[in-house]
Amino acid sequence: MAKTGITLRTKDYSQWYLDIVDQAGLAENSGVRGCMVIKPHGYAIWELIRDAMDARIKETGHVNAYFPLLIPKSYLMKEAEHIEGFAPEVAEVTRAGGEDLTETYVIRPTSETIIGASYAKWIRSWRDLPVLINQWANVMRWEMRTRPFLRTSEFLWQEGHTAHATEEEAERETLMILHDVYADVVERVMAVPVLRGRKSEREKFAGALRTYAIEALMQDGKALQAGTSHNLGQNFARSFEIKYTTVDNREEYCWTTSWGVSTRLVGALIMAHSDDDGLVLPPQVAPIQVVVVPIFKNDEERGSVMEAASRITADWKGRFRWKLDDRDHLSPGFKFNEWEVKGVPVRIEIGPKDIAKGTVAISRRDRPGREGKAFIEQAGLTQHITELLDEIQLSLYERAQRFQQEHTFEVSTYEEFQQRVEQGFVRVYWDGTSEDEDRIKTETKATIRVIPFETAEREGMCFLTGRTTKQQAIFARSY
RNA sequence: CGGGGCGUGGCUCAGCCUGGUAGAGCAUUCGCUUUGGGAGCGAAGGGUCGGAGGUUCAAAUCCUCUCGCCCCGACCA
Repeated sequence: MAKTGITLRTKDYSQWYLDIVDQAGLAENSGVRGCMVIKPHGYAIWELIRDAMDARIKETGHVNAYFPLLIPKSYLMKEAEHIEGFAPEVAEVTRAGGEDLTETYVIRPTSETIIGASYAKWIRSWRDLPVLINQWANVMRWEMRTRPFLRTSEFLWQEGHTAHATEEEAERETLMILHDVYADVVERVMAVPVLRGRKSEREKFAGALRTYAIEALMQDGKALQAGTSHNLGQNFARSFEIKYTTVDNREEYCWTTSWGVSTRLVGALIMAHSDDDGLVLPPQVAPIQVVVVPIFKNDEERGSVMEAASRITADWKGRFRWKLDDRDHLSPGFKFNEWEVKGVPVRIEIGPKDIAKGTVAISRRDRPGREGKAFIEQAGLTQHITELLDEIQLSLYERAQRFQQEHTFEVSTYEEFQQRVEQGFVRVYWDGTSEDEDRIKTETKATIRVIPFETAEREGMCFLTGRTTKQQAIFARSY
């Protein structure tokens, strides 16, 4: 039945992903190594995710601004751990205007340093705090191996950068972003369930005090870091002299945070919901939510079908993102397949038989084939679609959540661990060191994805060291 | 940076081993017939075979060098 050129997930998951990106028209490789062209359909999805994030970021009190693409290399050098973490992957600009530059610039891999330099100028008093700024930007990290959306040398993202008077306030900000912005948008808008927690020392951001993350589980059992939020402590404040005067006239360093989500979210979306027939999109991030395919044999039928189509869609404007596919050189069957590959949640077919009966055929993308197809009355169609879109959104989330639950395992021995970690998240009691974590990575390719916020109610034995602890960790192989 | 593979119309590839006038399918354009799950027939346009050098009467094909891309391993949102 599926005559697509899409590789089956069971055969080669990685190739399946590339096929979806290609055939759904999301992105393609460019003339620059590791950099993709995001095509209109892929970009439209990103815009919906971006707009949802942007709205939430603003609702939580932040404002947008913009800082330069180029950063003086000397800025990057100021924070020791930071430069150590990023040095291998920065691209440098050494020549411009036909001459060698006196100061080398780097293309931003992230903007803590140049934003820190501004904050040092802007902040004087406790009255200036907090500073709550976000920017939407492109960044570049020279990656060795890239995959569309999941890891590209240049990617689009937002990076929030805030400065606070106290550690508690910075910590509250860091966690608020993780829960109320990132987890909330990813789960409710993208219908992708996530785990939340803290990163291990080994996995935290270069220069941060603590890093928190949301992690999603893909259909192949590998985890994907979907967003990170860092409490930077006073590290960057010390490096960039971001200081303020307290109420009682003391000079103090600020506490700063940074947090980001990127076009990688599009990759998460693809891998969380799609199937062997193509992309599957939750309605809230579907550029086209409803497509209408008219069916007719001759000009006479064409006239009445198109008239009926415009009648049933008359009150759709402002309610759905929809399209009438009136291309007349393509067969209905071709159109069905095309819109399925592109992930459109709901398809309406309307033809002579429907006009005679006052019905339309309606199909839902999340339930392929006959199961998801029904014939319903034209009367009340708009209301029906509105409800169906909500139902699809919820159903996709629940399906992904069920998958995550069924692929999360609690184990107590290293032997069980090695077997289960190939299938999904593995929750263990954990009292190991960074060296232990390295060893596990070497032996199993798995790393700590998050250390959950909630500790276990009772003590348990670390699956590796045998020591007693209340701390748990979630391991998985990851993208 | 190691290991493997590939460069031939827009796309996917055959042809290369064994040198002799560049091919197919898809796509495109036009015409007619079609349209409820990827339509059919007919016609047309389109390639200095990644690049450079060499061998030869003759190179997509053999030799040397070079460039680029993809895939697999060590870094990462």
